[in-house]
Amino acid sequence: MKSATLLSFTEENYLKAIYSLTQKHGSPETSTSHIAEQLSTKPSTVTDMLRKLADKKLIAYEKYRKIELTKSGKQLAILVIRKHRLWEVFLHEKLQFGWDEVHEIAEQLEHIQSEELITRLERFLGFPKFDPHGDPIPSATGELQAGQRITLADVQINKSCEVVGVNDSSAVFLKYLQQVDIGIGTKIKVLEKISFDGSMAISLPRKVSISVSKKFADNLMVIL
Amino acid sequence: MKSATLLSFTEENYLKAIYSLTQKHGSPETSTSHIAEQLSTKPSTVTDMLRKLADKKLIAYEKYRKIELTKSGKQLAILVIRKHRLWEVFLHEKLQFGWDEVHEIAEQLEHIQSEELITRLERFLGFPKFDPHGDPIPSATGELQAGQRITLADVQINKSCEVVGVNDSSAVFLKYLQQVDIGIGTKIKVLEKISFDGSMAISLPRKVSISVSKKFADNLMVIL
DNA sequence: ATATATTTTTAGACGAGCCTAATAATTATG
DNA sequence: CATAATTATTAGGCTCGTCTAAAAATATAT
Repeated sequence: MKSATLLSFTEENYLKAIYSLTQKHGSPETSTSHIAEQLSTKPSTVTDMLRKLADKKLIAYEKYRKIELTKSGKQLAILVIRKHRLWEVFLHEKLQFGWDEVHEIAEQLEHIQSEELITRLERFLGFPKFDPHGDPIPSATGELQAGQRITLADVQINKSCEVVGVNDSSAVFLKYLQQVDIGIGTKIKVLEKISFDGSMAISLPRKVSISVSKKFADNLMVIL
Repeated sequence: MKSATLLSFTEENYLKAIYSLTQKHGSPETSTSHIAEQLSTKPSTVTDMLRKLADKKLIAYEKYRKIELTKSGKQLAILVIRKHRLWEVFLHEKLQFGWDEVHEIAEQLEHIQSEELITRLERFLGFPKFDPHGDPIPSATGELQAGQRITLADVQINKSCEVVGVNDSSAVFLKYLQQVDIGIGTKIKVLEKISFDGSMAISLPRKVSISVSKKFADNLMVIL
């Protein structure tokens, strides 16, 4: 079943905003004022739209309660993000835009309506898995390849990731992890990469940044 | 000077519609009802917009009078057409859409705002001169390469063109032209091209179609 | 646990684009 | 040239997405 009702530009942006907020803050729920801030609009405006999105069964919402995307709302949000990221790849790889210039234009391109267009664009680009900022590109079925396990060494500068496992389960490595307070679920942000030896500077929650070796980074599995 | 005031999606469509109508009907002027028909909207709606476009000095208009694009209005209309046609080339050449499928998607893409995007897209496509339907692509300065003289042999099937001159001015050729009633300004439509010998079937105004040789087609200069 | 602060919703208004129905201007015709 | 037919404009209303200001609900803090 294709999405029967086409969404407006604005509705798509609300779904995307809600999705981003739930991702950013961990919780699947978010609030009126956060959405307003995200979209540079006013809370009263958001309330109006929330009612509309709830009518269309894209969010679960009752007044004064928290906001959560429904299955179909989440699906649609992810498809918009998929389009956004594929266009970013196009702009960067094919038109040589800097990675910092692509976002603004992709904000417009993401709303072009045509399934076929995105299917063909994806093929044209060689089925990229990440956009120029290192964010993963969801599949056509709207699934974020959740199992995209990569090593810490593969995380781009300035990107955050979450620890999901190790490659090397030797006692020394695990002990070292414990010592620096890294475990499953720990959020890590990559601050710097030294190309000389592959070592990197990373920051941990409520810790000052630390430096880790290439060997360390190669053995820590993370998701973005 | 860049166009200070950005136009809305809708305003751009009105300019484009007015421009197309003036092209189609020869005259630089058009009417409320023609615009309404072109845009599948109602005359009263058009009147509202005409006032707005006149305020912005994009059209010359006084109520109950004919409508004409100003210099800047025409410029903007041509730039929208430029974007439309470049996107059509992209869709056809790079994404392998059929020439009949590209229009609808290009209708959306033509409104993406970014000078730089179009500059780079044009370069990426190798500075094409015609879109997949054979319509010419205006330059970045908004000039329709009016002097795009090509030979009849280069006209695509189903496209119409206008005779502007000859390559071979021998008496025999000119006499032959006179005989089939082709002169400067004659409108010709290409019906068929025989790849075997390069001959083509063409139709002339109020005449049945005739067949002409490759040599003939190579020596007749036309514009699209 | 009650008063205060914060967040959210309602009420009312506005511009952009669109509509229908009624009116006015222009053009065509007898 | 006066009247009929056509075309264009006004008047008033609708939806969408936005706003401000005021009221209501929830959350916080003493």
